[in-house]
Amino acid sequence: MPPLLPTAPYRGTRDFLPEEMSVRTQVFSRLYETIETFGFQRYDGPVLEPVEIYEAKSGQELVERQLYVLTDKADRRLALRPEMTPSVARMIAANAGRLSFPVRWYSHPNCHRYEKPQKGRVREHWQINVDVFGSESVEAEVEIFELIHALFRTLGADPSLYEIRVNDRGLAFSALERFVGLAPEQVKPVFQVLDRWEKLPREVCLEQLAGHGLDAAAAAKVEAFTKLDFPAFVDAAAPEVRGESRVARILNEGLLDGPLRFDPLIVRGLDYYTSTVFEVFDVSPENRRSIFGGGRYDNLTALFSKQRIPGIGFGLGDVTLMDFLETHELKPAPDVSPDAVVLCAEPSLRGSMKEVAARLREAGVKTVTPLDGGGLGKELKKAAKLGARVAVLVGAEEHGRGAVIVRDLARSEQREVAATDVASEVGSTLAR
RNA sequence: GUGGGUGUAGCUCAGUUGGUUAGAGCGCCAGAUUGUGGUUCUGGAGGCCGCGGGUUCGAAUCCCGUCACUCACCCCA
Repeated sequence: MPPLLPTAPYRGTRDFLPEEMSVRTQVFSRLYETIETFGFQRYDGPVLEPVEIYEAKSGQELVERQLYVLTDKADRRLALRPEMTPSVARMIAANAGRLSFPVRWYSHPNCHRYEKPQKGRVREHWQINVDVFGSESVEAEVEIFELIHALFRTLGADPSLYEIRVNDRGLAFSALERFVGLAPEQVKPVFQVLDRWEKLPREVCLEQLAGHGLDAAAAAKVEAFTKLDFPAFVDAAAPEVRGESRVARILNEGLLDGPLRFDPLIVRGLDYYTSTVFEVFDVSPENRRSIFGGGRYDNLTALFSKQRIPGIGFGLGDVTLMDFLETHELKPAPDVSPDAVVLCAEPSLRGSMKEVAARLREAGVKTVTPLDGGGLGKELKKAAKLGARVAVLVGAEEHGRGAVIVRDLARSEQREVAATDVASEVGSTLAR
């Protein structure tokens, strides 16, 4: 006998048993519906992509340490997609000729990263991706933020539970350069320090700044920079950059009907974001973390096409979303029970039993019939365990007069009705 | 890549300064109940005490190693 294989799923991946799957399905269906009410269209693509599409723009850490890479039989280098944005940029570029912009697309792919699993972090997750391609208008930003608010609303979360924090990388770049007096090549490492500003102790941040060649005066200015309010932040940037900032327009002109908070510490790790960046945070003390984020990438399709197609979007992962819903007790209850079971008292009545079941299914009732013969008592026990609310009993005596028994399992009441009326009787029992 | 915590029944967990046959609750199966379930009662199945080594008359218990899970760091969707 060879040793038995482990039943646990591969590290960092998850099995979804029916109860949990039911919760997920309910949550995601609501999200799909809401996204579609904004006119977004769903697409999908391959799990495997050429490694090159991530190498250019996604960031070093991701490609070097987190990418699942494999070689096919013809020596092509492929990766399990770690995110969807490069794939969708590829698809948009390939089909740009016959698309009418702006294009509103969404998808729900599984994405893989070689991570060390921990809370909120796994190796395979499902990420809802929402993108608008082909518009440089500030209205694209506004629409994305409105959609985010709508998504939380459909899940039962009001704006007091979360916070959209927004920044503009172009603005931040210029402001940092001018306010602190940084050379352009110093800005990116300083961004990375800013990204961790709230998580690390002050001394550590200052040390890291020194490590990037900033003297004490410059480090002090960076610290002051983190505390700038929005008007001062905008003033610090070069005038020509100020005028381009969509984030500045939204905040200054009040274009968004819903909360949005400026935060100079939001910079995000992906290299392809060019201007608007945002992250959505859970404000609960127990789960104070980034739930998801996104931003504007004005030249990502440049990898695939000479045509310039700007885009903006976000990726919402299932793990952090479920943690958020869990924290706020917003997870829907699992719904895995059939509505009805149909049973017969003796094997000769199986045919009639199946006719009754067919009639119920025709009416849209989730109906189960026994596969293995057991007594009525046993089958009713199984029905209760399954959570069925109604049992239809086909007995010899009733069958003789064209009738069946419809039993309300919750109330322990039953009625004899004509077999032809079974669907309406079951329907009204379920409606009680 | 670095550090902490935890590994005992399907699940949640007890298990005394090391002591003989390793327990409970829940779940599962069967019976009480061959035309009526959930409750109740009775019975039953189910354990390489993560794995390997060591100490000891004796190890679930102590020591070393290893693997797995988990949390955090790093980094980040």
